Amino acid sequence: MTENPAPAIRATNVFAANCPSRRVLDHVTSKWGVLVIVALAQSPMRWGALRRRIEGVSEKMLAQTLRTLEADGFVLREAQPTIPPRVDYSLTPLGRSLAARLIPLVTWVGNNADEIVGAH
Amino acid sequence: MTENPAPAIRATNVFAANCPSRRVLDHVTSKWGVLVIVALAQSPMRWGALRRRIEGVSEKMLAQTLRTLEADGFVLREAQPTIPPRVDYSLTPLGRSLAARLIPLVTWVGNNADEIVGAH
DNA sequence: CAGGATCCCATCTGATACTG
DNA sequence: CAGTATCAGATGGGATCCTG
Repeated sequence: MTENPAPAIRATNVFAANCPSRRVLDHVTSKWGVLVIVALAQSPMRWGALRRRIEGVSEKMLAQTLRTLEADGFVLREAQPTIPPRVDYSLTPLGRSLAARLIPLVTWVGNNADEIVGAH
Repeated sequence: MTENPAPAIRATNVFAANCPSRRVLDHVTSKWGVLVIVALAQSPMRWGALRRRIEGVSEKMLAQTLRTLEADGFVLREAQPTIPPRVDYSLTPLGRSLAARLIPLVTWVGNNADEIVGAH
């Protein structure tokens, strides 16, 4: 922290405590973040549709999650200035790239959850 | 829930609120769970090694995370009854299967974290 | 319809201290 | 060495009410 002469981006290490990738990983693997990304990967959606698709999410957490993912550049928010308001959410190219790594994981969990829970 | 004649494992849906896959997904994507799985995928490790490898994890959370992952059947815990005690952790076949889906995600985050954080 | 603001509880998290 | 126990603060998450 005292001396830092251009660290040359050493392929960020998630195991390092101070590494920014930790924060990104937390966003990406957050409880609702995963489901939002996967849902939007299947199809762009409006706020209400997302809320219905992701059962159990509160308005607060959906809003918060979407804001975080938008700030990270994963989600694109498009608000139409109409009455009533209409807001469409979709994945950015970065978000689609992420989704490609997330979907196999979610799929795997979906296929193996039964035996895992049953093992308890 | 009223009629359920052998539900034939309908590929559990993570979007359903009551689905057990939700719980598994939360374990798998938990803050420290991801790092533990990935760390053990690289090599089995003892408690102390894990603690040093995963910077920033407290003893409490490491213990708790390991217990959860062991209960889920992802991690194998082998305690040798020696003095001083020695405990080795490794992935089960199920854990390795999971790791195969987790590592691409973590790798991706590691490679893209810089531009994502930079975007803020 | 799509949120923002607020309150409140559960869980996470980090020190510290202690044990076999 | 490999944990467990406990406490206190921070954060996550949900319910409710309110607004453009």
